[in-house]
Amino acid sequence: MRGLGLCRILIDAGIEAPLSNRPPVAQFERNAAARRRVFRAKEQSGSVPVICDGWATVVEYLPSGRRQILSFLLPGDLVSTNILFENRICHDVEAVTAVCHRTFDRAGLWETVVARPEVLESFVKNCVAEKHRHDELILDLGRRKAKQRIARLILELTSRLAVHRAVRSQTFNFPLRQTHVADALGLTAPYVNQVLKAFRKRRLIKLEKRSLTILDGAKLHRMIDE
Amino acid sequence: MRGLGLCRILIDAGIEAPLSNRPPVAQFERNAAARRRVFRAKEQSGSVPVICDGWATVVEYLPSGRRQILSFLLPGDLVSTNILFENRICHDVEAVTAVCHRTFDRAGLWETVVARPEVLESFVKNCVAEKHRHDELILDLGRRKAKQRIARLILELTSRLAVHRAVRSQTFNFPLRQTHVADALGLTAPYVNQVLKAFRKRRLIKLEKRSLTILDGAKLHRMIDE
DNA sequence: CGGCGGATTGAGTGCTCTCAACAGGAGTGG
DNA sequence: CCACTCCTGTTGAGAGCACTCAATCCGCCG
Repeated sequence: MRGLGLCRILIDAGIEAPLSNRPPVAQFERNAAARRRVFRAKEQSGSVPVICDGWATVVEYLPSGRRQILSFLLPGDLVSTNILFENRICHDVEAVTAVCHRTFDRAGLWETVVARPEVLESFVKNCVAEKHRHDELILDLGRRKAKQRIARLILELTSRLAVHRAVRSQTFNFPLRQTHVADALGLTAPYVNQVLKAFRKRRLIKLEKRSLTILDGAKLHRMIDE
Repeated sequence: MRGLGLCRILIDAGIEAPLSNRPPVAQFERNAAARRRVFRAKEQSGSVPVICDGWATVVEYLPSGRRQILSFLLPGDLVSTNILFENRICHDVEAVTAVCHRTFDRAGLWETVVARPEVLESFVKNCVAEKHRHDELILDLGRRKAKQRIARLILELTSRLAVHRAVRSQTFNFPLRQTHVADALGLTAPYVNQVLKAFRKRRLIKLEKRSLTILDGAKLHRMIDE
């Protein structure tokens, strides 16, 4: 599935300044294999990366080696909304599946955002949505139980994918490993496994061969606020 | 202590459009008593609130009644950086101490931010800092132990207050109750108490009569990455 | 077939919570 | 000025959610 949303808009706006003197558009895209690091956190970078295809994570490692996933990046997502304001990438980005991405020039992007109302609106929506997701994540980590966090993650991903028409009859491609879920929700893989097992037994979801089906979305929803 | 930073800049910029036809500047400020709700999350609001004096929290309640503090607001802080993009307040704001605040008109604020480079820079810095704090909070909640979270909170507040010259020889006014600390860090008040007791016994901090002194900042720092 | 990444499972542990009860201080009304 | 109440801090016993640390298994791929 190709990325829609902001990515499409930006590409349509044709703002790839730093690379635009090179010939074919296709070359602007880069690929990263599954499980590889796509970007390394670094100082100074004039580029704004966008995921065109595949799933990725924004991650941070503690000195102890523990990993926390700050957010999942789906096709069309800006790596970080803040990147428009900062001239550096703050966190590593790791591919979940094979990932296709491209980078935009920040200065050019900023001009476009300010100049074109439809791009600005799209960008602002993006900002707000990302902030909202982070707030909910804080609620999850701070005050919700493991099964509530997992239920919410599933529903959140569903609704994000639905925007991209990637959900058919409550079923969608689910490339996350249990370690991804664990590291995103402040849990451990074995415990995630246990909860997912319970979800399956209670016929809330079906999850096999990287395909997730929501069998009882209503019950999942109710579960969040128990 | 009066608020500096963004608040000062905004006031100096004189952008209080919706109220500017009323006579004395002092009237633009509102007060809220300690422990009271300052703002309620609501749809549609053209105003951008700023804390001029006192401490407040941005909070969210779960249906179960559990509370999560999303951030602490110190003098000079915008209630939410996102508020410039959204036309509503997303979360309740509760006063910790008595709070003095004022509201700016979003449209006017936006114009000023775009028009004045120094205001834009200040705003961008604010955005980035807030994002960074939220990322760290997610790391805390997801992957750090209670004592590490508390150590980090103390150090973070210290450095934020230091900007306002509110720290004298490692000592500053600390109005937070243990329930605030607990609800901010995903813990419970009795457990926070236990950890603070340990901190005191190990001579890391001194905390009495709403006054906090950092006795061994180096050790607190080291503790975070254990 | 061997090896790797990942899923599953289990036993044992511990960090943190829940639920109390109680104490002290600060304000408040009588 | 005292009784009273509301907060807040403190402390303890007991419980449980989730972790740690394995071991094992499975599917896939070279």
